[in-house]
Amino acid sequence: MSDASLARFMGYHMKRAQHVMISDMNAVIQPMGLRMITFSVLNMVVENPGLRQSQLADALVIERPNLVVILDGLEERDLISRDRVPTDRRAYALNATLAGRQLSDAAICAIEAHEARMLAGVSDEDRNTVLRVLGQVRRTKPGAEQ
Amino acid sequence: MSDASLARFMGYHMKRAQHVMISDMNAVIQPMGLRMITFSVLNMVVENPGLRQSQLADALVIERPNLVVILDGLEERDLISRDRVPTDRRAYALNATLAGRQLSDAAICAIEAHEARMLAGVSDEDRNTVLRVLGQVRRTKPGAEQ
DNA sequence: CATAATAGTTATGAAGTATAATTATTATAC
DNA sequence: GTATAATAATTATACTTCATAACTATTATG
Repeated sequence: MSDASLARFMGYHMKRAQHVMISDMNAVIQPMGLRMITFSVLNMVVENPGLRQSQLADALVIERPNLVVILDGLEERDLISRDRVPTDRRAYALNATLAGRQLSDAAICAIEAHEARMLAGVSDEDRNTVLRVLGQVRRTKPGAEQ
Repeated sequence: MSDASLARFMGYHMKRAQHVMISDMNAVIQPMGLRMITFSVLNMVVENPGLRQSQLADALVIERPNLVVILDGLEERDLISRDRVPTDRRAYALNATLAGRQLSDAAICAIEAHEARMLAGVSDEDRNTVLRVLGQVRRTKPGAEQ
């Protein structure tokens, strides 16, 4: 049995590599109570204090309603807070707590180890090539950001 | 606002590129009544006549129960047939019909155009580098095939 | 022959993703 | 300056994708 025909397509290889990547990644941060998406949200809040929910949803390309429940979970665990914005009382400014920053740092550390495992032996040059090509694919999207 | 911290991770770029790739791909084959997964299944049956369902599920890393409904759809449209195996009456040999082979060929053609658009200007060398790295990631999985 | 294993199926549930509608607030148009 | 439209967040909901357990029929093993 052969998948030679499918294997001609980059999309096939991306899908399969992605599956391995994401399940290993999730296994790595699951002990911290995080998933890929919740880590991404937490990390963005840590790195961008005062961010609005709609900005964050746009940046990570997730639907606002779905972000709400993710933030609910993070707020419930006191990893972030939703602070009223004086100048616009419709919006919330998102900020990470100390625990949130610490958990984000711990997760980053674990994810770095996970990536090192996935990409062991890949030269910096090859890594950059992959990043460049992935970036190009991403920018192919008509209404894509940046 | 910055995603610089997330952007250090290959997994982040893979996820985002994959999202663009798969939605464009699905848009391209949707007029033929196919999705990424149904195309993959159809193409594997075309390329590997007589394949068993469990072999196919293993090859594409999809759960057998999920494959059943995909095959139901393809069989309903007379793109494939499930033929009894004389030597093992539990199993079915999967075979593509003429219509199935034709649709698979048409889809391949459309997907080639889609990939050319996604990867326009990427050199063969860079393309091979990406394939090699993705392949390595895939083989990282403990119980991974080949 | 009894038991275990396998192929396929059914039913079901969890996770991820998308849409419509609602409330509260702010911006715009007449 | 009030009516209308737009925006931020939320709620409810549904659809797709993906995973697990249990069942039937058949074959292999002890």
